[in-house]
Amino acid sequence: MTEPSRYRPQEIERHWQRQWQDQKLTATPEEGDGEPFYALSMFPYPSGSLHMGHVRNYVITDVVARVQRLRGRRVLHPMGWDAFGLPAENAAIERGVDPASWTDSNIAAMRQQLDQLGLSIDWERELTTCHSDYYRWTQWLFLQFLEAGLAYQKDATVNWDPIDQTVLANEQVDGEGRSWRSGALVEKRKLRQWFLSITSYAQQLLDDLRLLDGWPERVRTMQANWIGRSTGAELQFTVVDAAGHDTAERITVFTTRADTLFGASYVVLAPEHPLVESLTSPEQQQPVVAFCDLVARQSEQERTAEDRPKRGVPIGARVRNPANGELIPLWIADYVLADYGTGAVMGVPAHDERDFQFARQYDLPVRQVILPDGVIEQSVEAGAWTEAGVLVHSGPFDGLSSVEAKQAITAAAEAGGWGREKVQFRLRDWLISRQRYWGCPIPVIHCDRCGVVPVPAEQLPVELPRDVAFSGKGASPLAQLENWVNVSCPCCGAPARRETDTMDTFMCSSWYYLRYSDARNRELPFSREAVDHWLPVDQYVGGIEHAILHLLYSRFFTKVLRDRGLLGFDEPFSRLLTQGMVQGITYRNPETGKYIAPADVADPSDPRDPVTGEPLDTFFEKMSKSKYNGVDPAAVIERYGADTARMFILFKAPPEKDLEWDDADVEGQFRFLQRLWRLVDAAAERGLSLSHGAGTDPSVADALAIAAADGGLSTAERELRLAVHTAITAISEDLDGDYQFNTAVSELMKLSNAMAAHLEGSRPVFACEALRTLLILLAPFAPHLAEELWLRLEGRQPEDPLATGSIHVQRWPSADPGALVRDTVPLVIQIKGKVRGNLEVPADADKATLEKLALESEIAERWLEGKAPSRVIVVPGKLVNLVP
RNA sequence: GGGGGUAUGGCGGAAUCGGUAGACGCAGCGCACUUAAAAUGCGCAGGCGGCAACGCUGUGGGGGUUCAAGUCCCCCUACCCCCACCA
Repeated sequence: MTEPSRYRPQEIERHWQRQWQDQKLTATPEEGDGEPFYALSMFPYPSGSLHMGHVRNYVITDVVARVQRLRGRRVLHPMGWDAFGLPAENAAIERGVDPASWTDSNIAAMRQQLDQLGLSIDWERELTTCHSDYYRWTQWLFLQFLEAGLAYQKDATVNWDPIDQTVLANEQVDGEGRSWRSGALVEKRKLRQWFLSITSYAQQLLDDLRLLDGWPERVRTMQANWIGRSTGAELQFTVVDAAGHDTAERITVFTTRADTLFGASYVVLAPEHPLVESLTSPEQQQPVVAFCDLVARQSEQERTAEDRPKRGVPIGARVRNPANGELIPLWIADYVLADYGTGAVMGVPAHDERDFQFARQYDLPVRQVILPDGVIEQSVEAGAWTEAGVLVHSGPFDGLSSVEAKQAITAAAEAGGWGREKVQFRLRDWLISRQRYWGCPIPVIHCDRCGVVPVPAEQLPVELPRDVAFSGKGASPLAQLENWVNVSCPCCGAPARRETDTMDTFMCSSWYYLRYSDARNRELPFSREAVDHWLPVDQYVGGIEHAILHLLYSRFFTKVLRDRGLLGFDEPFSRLLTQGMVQGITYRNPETGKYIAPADVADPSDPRDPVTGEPLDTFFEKMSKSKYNGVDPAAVIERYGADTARMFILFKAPPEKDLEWDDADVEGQFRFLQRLWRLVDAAAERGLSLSHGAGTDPSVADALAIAAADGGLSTAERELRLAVHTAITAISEDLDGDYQFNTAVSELMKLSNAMAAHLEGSRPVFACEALRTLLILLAPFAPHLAEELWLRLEGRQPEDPLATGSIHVQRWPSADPGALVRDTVPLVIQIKGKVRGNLEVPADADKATLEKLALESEIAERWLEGKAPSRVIVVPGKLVNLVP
């Protein structure tokens, strides 16, 4: 008897990873049978080290890719690097390293860690956004936007990050007014900036959310809210002079409550409104200027405070209410946003909370024009009535409902030339300018004579200059490179200046999924043929943090490129899976607030501060360095192997939920893989091999026929086949679109448990069917172990011509309905809806038989006490409910 | 303030169209193996009562529909996420 072998993942994983690469098992089949399938993970920023969030993301996508391969699809499963961005530049500033080399060495380090996970990635299509063979096409695409009139420059009040010395998009500023990267309090500045006109596509981006039924509802709702469509009216208030005579100037306000127009007691502009300066009266000059300064200096924190007061000043002008001719004052206030609607609103204190507060503050009149339906009188002392109702004090519109009045007043405005219906979006145009070095240069040249001139396509890429000095202060390093900045105009040849802004890195990531379809194309970013062949992405996997920005921008790109004829589909990602985050066990001293590393906690069942001995709070939280709760993937792989890490991550929680990393559970997962190893090893020892049921051996079908003629299957065989084919059915369902990897893994465990019980009592052909099936079902989850056991079970030398080859080129099994059929099934007996027992009944019994069996059962006798039930419900295959 | 989501044993989580709640695993307990421990194997396990058969109870709380509710409807509570002075 030979010594049983032991499962040593470290010995087999590296071996198979090399084999798969050498045999090009993960190469993308451009041609051949099978429909294309595109599995994509959100590509990482090359920070230099892989964290558990990455691991979870890529393992999920890898399982999807591997399952689809086994099902005969031609799979594209690529990977790349979102490689522009601030950390590289910060490293340059702090340590004087070259951002390009820093990034490349990080990529090399992460690539090595990725390889240890056994991911079936086609590295032939790897792309790196900071390499010029990629970003030349980012520039090329920018020029497409420019040509389409969708890229433009304008002066804008921008978010200025005083630490990173750069402009941030609204989306990169958090709720407290801090930079998403540096954490600095953001200030305001006015600069000439490049924008992409995403608002031109607002309606389409909203409408087409309906097409995305493979996306989580949550993400679709978030995008819809972000786009924020609202229907209302633009109404014009005529500015009057000191004597009350109309001037030519008009103030246009946007409102969703045209029905409240007669209740307007003032009109208020954003402090940044362009007409503020010209309309301010001489007397009000000083307070208005002072107020605008105050607002400009106001920190984001002050402006977003919970109970922020509304402040404003009158500018000394009046406007005429177009509905009733009344003259009302013009104010400016900090609660009016300059970049939404028209930057001006009518103040209706009786029917808007904010206006009400403002009116209270400055003693402005509160005029009630809407009463709740059926109410004759209502006090306006307590607050604004903001619901719909019936109009009063509104001249000809009295008695109309809010809904009717909105239409009627808007129609009157249109007829009278003082307003119109208006659809307003919350979505703002996308500010893409960054005053940074480490980004994709915007390929335009500024010429005094010709204006903005695009760099001719044949001159792309505009390469980022190397050997740049980084001071970390002031303007972008690019602006200081005279040789680079000064060029001649491509149009007229006169001296001109390069644009020194680079693009928001979201530009680079808005089209990378297209490039993978044709990653080595030197003529175009991608050919129409390749992109239409592989896209849309069948399954996209990534973090929920990209629910709005990256996914919205990518959808926008796709629609613009479709309209330019570069591709032939409407949406880039058919299905989206947003995986939950990975949390680590976290200890905190509730007295001091200090976080304690798990390694310093002596007894996890009674965690105490290693210094003070105080008891600690224990909880799970997103892994982060500052909380010492991170788990290093490399350490886990070294100890347990990639297969255990993969299985654990998939089993521990459903993919979209947060996952609590627990060492004890990892240990348990490792034990399961060891059990599988022993199970197959013992089978091989007994002489079982994949040759049973294959080649000249009778097939499973033959064996079933032989057995049928010879007294049928043994109990063990029936149980075994039932378990095998139940597992096939269940796991196939779990992996069919709505991914439930956790239950799929548990089905593998059930199958393995059943095999441990029934393998020995079964004939080799059936035992072998079970082993073969188990390994193929396991292969997407634990690819190395499955491959190794597959080889051992072949019972042949690898060079033998009959060898069946890699497990990863096998076909996914299909369930044999015959194996799922049972002679008898348990029937639940309920009395008045309560379960009172079980009855083993023939599986094919009809309703009448089931009723008869139930009524004759001991259970019925005992609970009905001889009385006939008043009602009997029979659910074949499930239960009989007897109601006395 | 608006929108979305979640709530099931000690823990992570299962449960198709309303049909045996707690699959699978972790932790725990018992037994076997061992000089012992580890490892491994077998078994127990929602709660309460009972020696047991068994009974009662049980999916955040309250009501409802139904022969039957974790699942459907109404109300409430707690927590999480996104947006937020968007007129």
